[in-house]
Amino acid sequence: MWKSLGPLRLSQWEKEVLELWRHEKTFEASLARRQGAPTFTFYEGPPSANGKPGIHHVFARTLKDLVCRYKTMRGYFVPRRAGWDTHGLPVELAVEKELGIRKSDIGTRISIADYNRACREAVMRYKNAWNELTERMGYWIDLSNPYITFESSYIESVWWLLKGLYEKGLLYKDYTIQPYSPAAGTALSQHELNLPGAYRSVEDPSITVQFRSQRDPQLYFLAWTTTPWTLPSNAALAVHPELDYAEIETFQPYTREPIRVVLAEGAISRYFSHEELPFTAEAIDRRTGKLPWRLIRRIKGRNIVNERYEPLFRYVEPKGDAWRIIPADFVTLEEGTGIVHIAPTFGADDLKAARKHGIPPILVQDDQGTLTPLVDKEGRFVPHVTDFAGRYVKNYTNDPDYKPVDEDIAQNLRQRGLLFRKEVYRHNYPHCWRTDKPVLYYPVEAWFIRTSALREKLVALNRTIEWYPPAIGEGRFGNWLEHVEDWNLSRSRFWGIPLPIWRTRDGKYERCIGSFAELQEAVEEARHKGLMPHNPLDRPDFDPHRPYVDEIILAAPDGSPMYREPDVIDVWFDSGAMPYAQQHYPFENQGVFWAQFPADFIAEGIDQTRGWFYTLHAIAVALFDTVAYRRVLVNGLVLDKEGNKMSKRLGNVIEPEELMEKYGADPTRWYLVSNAPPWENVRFDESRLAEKVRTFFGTLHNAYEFFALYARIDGYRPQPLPPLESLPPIDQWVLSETEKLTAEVTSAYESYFPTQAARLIEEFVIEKLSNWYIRLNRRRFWKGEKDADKWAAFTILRDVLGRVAQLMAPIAPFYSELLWRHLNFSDSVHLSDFPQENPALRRPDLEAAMDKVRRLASLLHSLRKRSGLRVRQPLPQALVPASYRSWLEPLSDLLLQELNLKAITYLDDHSEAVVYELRPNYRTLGPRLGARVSALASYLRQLSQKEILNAIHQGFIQWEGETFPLSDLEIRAQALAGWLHASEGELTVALDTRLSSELEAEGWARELIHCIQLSRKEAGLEVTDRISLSVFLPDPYRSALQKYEPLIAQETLATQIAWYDAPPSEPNTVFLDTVPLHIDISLAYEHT
RNA sequence: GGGCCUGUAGCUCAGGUGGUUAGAGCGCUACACUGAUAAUGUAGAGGUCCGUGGUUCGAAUCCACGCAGGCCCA
Repeated sequence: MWKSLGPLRLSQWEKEVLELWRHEKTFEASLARRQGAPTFTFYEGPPSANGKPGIHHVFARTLKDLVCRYKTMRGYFVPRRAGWDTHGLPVELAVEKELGIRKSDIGTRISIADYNRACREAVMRYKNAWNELTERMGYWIDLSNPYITFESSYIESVWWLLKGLYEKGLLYKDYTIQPYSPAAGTALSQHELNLPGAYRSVEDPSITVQFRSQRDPQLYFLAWTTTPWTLPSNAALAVHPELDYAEIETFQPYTREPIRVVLAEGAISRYFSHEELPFTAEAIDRRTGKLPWRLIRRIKGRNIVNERYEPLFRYVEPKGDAWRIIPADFVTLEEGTGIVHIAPTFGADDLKAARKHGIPPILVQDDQGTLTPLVDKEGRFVPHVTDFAGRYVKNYTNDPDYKPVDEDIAQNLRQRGLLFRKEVYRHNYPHCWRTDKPVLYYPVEAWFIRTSALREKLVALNRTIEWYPPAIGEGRFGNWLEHVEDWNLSRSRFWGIPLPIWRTRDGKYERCIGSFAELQEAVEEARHKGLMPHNPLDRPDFDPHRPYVDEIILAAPDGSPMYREPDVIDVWFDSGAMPYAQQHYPFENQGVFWAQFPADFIAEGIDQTRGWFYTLHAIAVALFDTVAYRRVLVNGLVLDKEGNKMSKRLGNVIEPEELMEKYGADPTRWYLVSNAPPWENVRFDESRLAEKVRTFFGTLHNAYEFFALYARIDGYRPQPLPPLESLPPIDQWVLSETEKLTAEVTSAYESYFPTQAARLIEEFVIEKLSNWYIRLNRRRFWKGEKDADKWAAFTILRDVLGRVAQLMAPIAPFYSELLWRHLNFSDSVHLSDFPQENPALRRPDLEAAMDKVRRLASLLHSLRKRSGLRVRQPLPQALVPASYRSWLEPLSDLLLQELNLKAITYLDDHSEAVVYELRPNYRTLGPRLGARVSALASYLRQLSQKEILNAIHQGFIQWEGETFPLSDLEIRAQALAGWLHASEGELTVALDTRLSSELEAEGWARELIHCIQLSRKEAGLEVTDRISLSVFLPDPYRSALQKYEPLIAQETLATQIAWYDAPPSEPNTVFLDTVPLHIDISLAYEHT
């Protein structure tokens, strides 16, 4: 019992604890114990195991784990099931890279079946690393039976959800302009554009071009663009109807020909010099390139609408009324000319405006007869764009010799006198998060979820979710929901859940399938109609992935074949479907599902706001008219200590495994939790983690070792707490503080603020338990008598340490477990019930009094320091105002002992020594007196001590004809005249430093004891070893110390003391005051 | 350009509902303590509480406008 653990080796102990948990199946037991109890449902957001886990995962998982552990200890049944997110672009791109293929090779150089097989294998590549980390960090979750998004049952549930949406009319097909990555060969979701780092500052050519008016060949409309490659697709120009435009006379900057141009009046200064400058072609400002000009007329935007112009390029004849000016509200003066070039095939706003005003997109027919835009899906101009056919619009192939086609277009326009200005423009532009290439806005056919129709419900139900912190729910997430657009579900990829929608070629018939059984039946029908040779669903191991599902042809009501829509769905839908699909709802587990839906709690990083938080919410609202989670704790990013994002590129990534190996999982968890509130970014500083080990874990461990050392020596056995009244005040105090801590920590956990819990525990352990309770009670543990007082001290210390173990268990599951078990409490701290505050043990008055005593001790220490008298020298008395007596007297022994004082003297209020100060009570007088309160303050300040004492005795003070009772004032003993004194806040104390010869002698005795202790230590003796002692000390010291011989013997465990009459010949190394002395120590063999 | 968050000592952070002299830990310096000793105590140095206005008797705290940084979106 009370085994010493030796010096702190957390990392090693943690591995032993893991072994213990494995062996004892503690996690399983913690669940089994709560079977039948109320369920606290937690959903694990599935990570993708195709990359290694990082420190930010440890952060999120610590928060998840601690809440689940806490709730378990509070008596809830908290099932926790791991999951894996397995589909999606990251996996596909990694596989492409490995196989050295591009998207266009899939289905040609490699079969889709082989490719998807490779994805399936790749996606679980780091599963072991994840599992190891999960276990090592002490994250308790069921890893043995995870939900996996590629499993058929999971997919079947997703199909069921999709069909639900389809039947509600929430799933539809449309064309829109989507961010599209030619290099990845896929449309990107908004989620993907939202990924950190997607928006980058890049330089593009920005050109201002001249569109020649059809009405007036000398007149040009100036428009500005940063994407010259879209100019061949120009179909219209947009102006703001309410803006003022100007027609002005100027010169073509390259040809110097006089021309007339139209642009917004507010944009003139951007292109033209002051009007006063001479109007000649030579007057071009050399420095700024600005041109001379003359105003011809002003005109409102709405009055230019419907003007027609000549296109810059005429590769295609549009099927409709293109090349005219339309009004649009999004036109601003911020940049450019106030006239906006509209390419409906390459801009979302452009398409919207074009549709509104009947502008046709610029499209051509490809070899298959389908209409396509002027840039193909690889990012190249189609052959119809004769001047630039086959050219990539951006460098999508990493061609080192790539020539920007934008430059050539500008050159082409310049030669034709249509280029007005060319500049370099720096702006933020989205990039494909995997290929690093700029995104193209591209017309794509896609399936959408009509989330915009659910806006109000999404917003209303979100208001019922408890967000930690609330601001994210109201602000970031709430605002997003209020402006939510339809969710583009389609991905033209391979490794994902296939859209279960079949269509005839002409789009006349379509069918959404909601289960395997339904599909099987439909195939059966098609088989009877001769469309399918066999039914693949007849095989029990039917794989619903591509390409197998693509081979299925269904029969339309008119007997024509229906083919599957080729897209797979956005992988975010997979994870958002997790509440249902993990249970294979509704095909199985209906009871379990409803028992665990919605979740009581989820926790993820802030980057999931538009990710998982959204998809969970959207699906639940769309299909179940409810929230998917009731509470969500959001964590911030983990940055490096300079505040930079961790990235492989910067080489500042922290490997969690190394960290836990070096310091342990507990300190890592503790540091992440205690450093800052979860939702703020953590600046990860390894040296602070090391500090946490030393200060908190080190101190706590020292406290345990201290207890264990003496409990072992004395053979202490656990026993019940003695009656409160029998205990000294310091015991009552520490018990009271423990209960207070319990209450406060509980409330911190309850409000999902573990940072506060950790900080409270730290402060208690370091300040209250270690630096005060143990420090002041050391003697009780090692004193000779084994009396009730000693047993009480052991019992209290053990109980308090046990309580600390329980309170910290959710955050630091390992050390708390060790502590708990070594203190011989029950089997596992994690199987214990979370402690509840026992109000019967609370003594708030004592807590407040002790707080003041500690501050007095600190003041007295500073006085000692000022006096130059070391603590070994006893001093006659400390002096305090008499009013302190009520709270100080019961605790005065502590002060006497800590400061080595003989007495505390209470100075009478009438005593001249106490100097009082009066101040207004601002809280009460402030509102009443207003500005006069400061006048009162200065009046009170100049009062004499006599007047103040008078006022105190009378119980009121008069000022400007008004009477103020003492309750309107604050009385402070500010100083103790005539003594060495110190004050802090409302406390004041003085120290009597007069030394009698007796006190001086006692001081010498203490000094000698100190010297002997040093020698003991030097001699390497055990703390329990008895010694025999020989000392040489000259007079008057020796004679003065005679009286203290028993004390010296007792303190140093000397069985006898012999005094040398003359100094031995060996050199002295020890001094008492300044007097050399000599000490010889030898081990005493006869024990007393 | 918009939304949200953050800004307090060299560093990491506390500072309900406005209240008197703004705190802690770490780090630094010095001294002390020594039956927890790779621990502990005391003291010192270190602050334009991001800025500017406003409300108020009184603002780190409330309001407005800025500035800087972060995240997200245009």
